[in-house]
Amino acid sequence: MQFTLNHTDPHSSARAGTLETDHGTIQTPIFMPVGTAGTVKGVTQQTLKDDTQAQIILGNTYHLYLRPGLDILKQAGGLHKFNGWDRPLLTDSGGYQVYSLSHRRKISEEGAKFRSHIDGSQHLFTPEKVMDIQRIIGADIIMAFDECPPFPCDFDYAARSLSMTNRWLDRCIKRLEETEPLYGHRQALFPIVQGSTYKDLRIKSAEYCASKDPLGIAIGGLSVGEPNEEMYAMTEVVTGVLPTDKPRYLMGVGTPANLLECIALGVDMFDCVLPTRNARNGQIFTREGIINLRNAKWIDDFSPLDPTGTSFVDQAYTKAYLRHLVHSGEMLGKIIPTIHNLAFYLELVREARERILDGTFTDWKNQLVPKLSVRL
RNA sequence: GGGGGUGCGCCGGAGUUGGAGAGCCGGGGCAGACUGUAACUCUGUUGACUUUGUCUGAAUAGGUUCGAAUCCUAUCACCCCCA
Repeated sequence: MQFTLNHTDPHSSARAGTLETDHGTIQTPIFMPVGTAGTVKGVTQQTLKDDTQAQIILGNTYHLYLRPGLDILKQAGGLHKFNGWDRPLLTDSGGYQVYSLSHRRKISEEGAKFRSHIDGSQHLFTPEKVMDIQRIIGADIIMAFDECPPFPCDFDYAARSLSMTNRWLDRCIKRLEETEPLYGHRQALFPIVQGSTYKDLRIKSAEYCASKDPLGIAIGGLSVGEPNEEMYAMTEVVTGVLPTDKPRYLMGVGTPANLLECIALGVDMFDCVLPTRNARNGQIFTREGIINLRNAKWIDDFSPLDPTGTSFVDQAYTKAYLRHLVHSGEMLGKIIPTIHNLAFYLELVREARERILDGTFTDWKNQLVPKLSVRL
């Protein structure tokens, strides 16, 4: 895997880059749709490519390990073959499930013991085990196994958690050195910066991750309930320390405004369930603001779903029709908003890249951000 | 035409067998939430008003009773059976 920095914005820390993998090239900044169970919910691979212009999608180690399980994934020849996505893939390590399934897991130095959310069975995730699973899934980018501490989190806990995450990182790296990719393409391990909302911990963590000379570095443990300002502050602290020649991946972020602000702080890669989950719950993001399609006000609004949108769904369907589909519980009432939101996110980062390249990013961003969170 | 039965809040259901009803469940409606997906999920709300509370309210109108959604009478609506 190779990252090339194409341009840096003179008025901010925003960067345009190119990330080459064995499954194709990713132009950054990029948003990566989340496909936890090996599918971006509600959309086919064809639609992801053609209509949303997705360049890379995510899968999740914990979910895929539980179902369909390692035997099937191995028999299939890895996730690319299994789900028919021939572009780059990234798998999260299950570190986030350490956070979101906190009531059904127990953490120790060895790893995290989980109770399956599907059948209650018990499983031990160690850094070594997680690397082995990600070898079998076969994503192009794989994540270190980390602890994502909750917010708020006292300093002592954050510090202890961070040092364990660091030791887990060493074990991940060691395991990868001892094993080979299974399907003939390379896999890059991204370590994850933690440290909660403590500046000095964040700096130490970023330096530690950078010292391993990885192909890319992730920023984790943010967007877990802290105020936006705190998230931006921590992101800025970390990107200020990270090497400029490696891609930075801010995990789990965020709203359209979050993306633009964090691009300005030097982040190259994002993933978030917001565009897909909120789409299924009737919410779409546009350049004018946020639309809740369930609201009564759209009942007779026969204007296009998003007049400025670039996806075919934006012109082909009206707000009134979408409101009808949502209220009727129709499948398309979830699919169409999902296509719209993903296309919107990807168009947003595409224009951000163009603006960085032609030097107009900061003005453009500052003008757009206030509009993005307006409730329509 | 005769006989029987049932009627409450946007809808459906439960329940109330003379003693505390703005009250249970589901749906629908209205709104809110959602950030490395236990999420086609979750939360609030859904008679009126001058809202720490007050008022109206069990098809409609009367009656009996200390007290009526409950008993009686009439009317209306719907359902079933007979002709």
